[in-house]
Amino acid sequence: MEQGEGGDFPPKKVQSDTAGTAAVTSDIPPKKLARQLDFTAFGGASAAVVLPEHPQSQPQAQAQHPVTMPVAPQTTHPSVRVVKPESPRSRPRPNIDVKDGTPKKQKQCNCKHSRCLKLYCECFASGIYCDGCNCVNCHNNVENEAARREAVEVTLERNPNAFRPKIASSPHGARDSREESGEALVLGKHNKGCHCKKSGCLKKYCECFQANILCSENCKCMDCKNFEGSEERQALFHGDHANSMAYIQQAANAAITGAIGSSGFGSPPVSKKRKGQELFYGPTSKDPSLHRLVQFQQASLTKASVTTSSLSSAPVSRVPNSAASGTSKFTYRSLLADIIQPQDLKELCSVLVVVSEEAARTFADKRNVVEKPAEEQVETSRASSTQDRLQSQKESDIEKAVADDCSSRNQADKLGPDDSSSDGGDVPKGRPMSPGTLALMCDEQDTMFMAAASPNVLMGHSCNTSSQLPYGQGITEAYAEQERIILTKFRDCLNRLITFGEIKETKCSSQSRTESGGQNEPFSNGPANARTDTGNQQVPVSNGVSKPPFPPATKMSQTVTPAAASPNNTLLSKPSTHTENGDINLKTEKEL
DNA sequence: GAGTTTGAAACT
DNA sequence: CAGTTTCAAACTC
Repeated sequence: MEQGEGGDFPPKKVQSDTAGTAAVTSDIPPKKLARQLDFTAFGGASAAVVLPEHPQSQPQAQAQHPVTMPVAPQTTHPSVRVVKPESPRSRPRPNIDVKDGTPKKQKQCNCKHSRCLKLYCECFASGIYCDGCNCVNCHNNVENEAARREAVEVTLERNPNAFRPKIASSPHGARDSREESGEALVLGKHNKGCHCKKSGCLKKYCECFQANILCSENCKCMDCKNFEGSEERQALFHGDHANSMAYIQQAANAAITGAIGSSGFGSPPVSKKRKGQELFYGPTSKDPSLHRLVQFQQASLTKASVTTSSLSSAPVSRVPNSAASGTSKFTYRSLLADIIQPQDLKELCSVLVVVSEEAARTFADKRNVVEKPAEEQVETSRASSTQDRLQSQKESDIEKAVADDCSSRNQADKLGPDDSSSDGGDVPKGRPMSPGTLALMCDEQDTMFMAAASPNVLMGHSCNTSSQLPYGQGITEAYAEQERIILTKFRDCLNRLITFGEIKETKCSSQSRTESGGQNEPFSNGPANARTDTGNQQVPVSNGVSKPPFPPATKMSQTVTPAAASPNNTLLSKPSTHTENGDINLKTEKEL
């Protein structure tokens, strides 16, 4: 027993799984996270235990985290009947509430007859000592280590996998419990499956539900409603999980603003099971991220109309239909959501490149007459590589932004699997990434970041820019000049965005004030097509004509000059031409 | 907080 | 392996 009888096994209760006890190497216990460190509370008798995270918070961690069960010091007090060691009041543990993602206290068992030496006991099952529990005649403690050990052995004998996690990890990475809110399900599935008969798998009696995962083919439940697309399930989430919705909105907000990126939100609900139930989108839905998005859409856009609970034992997959199912009251829209479009960013990139190109050219002309000493070439190349790195980095960032934007607004287009390599393999061809850029990107696991943006135009310009620059002593200055101009341009653009956002905000607030009486979408901060009426209208141009935020790069290249690129560009136009925040402009101008 | 319901674990 | 009992958590009132 001692050493983990490894092997997978059907985990048991979601909540308590790992059992730990005498030196057992097993996986993580699902339900309780952190008690692991509590062992120190017992006179340090036990070794450090690395337990898996709370299943709910990280359902997938399972099999990957070997757990070293606390090895009881053989100094046990056998038959000591400790009527429950007055466990010190429980200290807050890292458990996380499934619903709102807020930390919650570690659970304490209330065992009365099992002496906390059977899997009935969550603590025991989780492989931790009881601490601060309300159990009676508890033997799951240091004082009864011998008994505990024995119990562990017996348990393992019966089921070698008894202390292993019950929830199988998903191949798609971990996510924290926060994502469990709403309908963002945690990946994974119950190894053994549940056997619910009456709860419809929509109550915590159900281990799957409790773990916030969908029932899978492993389950043998009856009248299961815990499957993707289940109306009951959706109703459950939409109905009384206001907090969850709040969280979802937060997540949405973050996603939209690019704060967390695609991999930062939601766990692709793994839709398994449901006897005969197929994935929502057929073969194409294999992409977990798409799934995730779909699920998220459901969560945020649909307000399930709960029909009768007669539904289904034969669940039918439904394609979320926001039109039919109605929209959620909570429709979050970023103030900039309608202003920034993917193409805008691309165009911005182009403009910046063009500006930089022009700057280089101008600078080169200026210095054309001067010959550069050969020895300075070393310096030059050094500066060049630095600049390259800078540029690559910037471009990479921009590409990322573009990709993010795309992903947040065009979910259907999001096809890149989360785990597809992003290790430079997707890097635009024709331009090797600099070590610095690669280093910066090494953390990016999401391919789409690299694949989405089309580097051709941008890269092409970049290369040209570099090639046009004369190698020589002035090169560094040229780069500095380029950088200055680019940053200035970029700053102007950002200032405009801020302005637009403010305008829109003002507009929205005044609108909501007026409509506060009986509007239907109290939480919506903007119509889906707002771009049309905000983006353009708020982009005052000197001639009074609305124009797209970013003129085509090709045109730009003809008019752009280092001093004032894209004069007609709304977002890129000079600060002075449109300055609701002149102060900011001035300030940043100087800083630059 | 007491009683009931539920389903996993344990037992036969 | 199926059926039953035990158990403790989840749930209801």
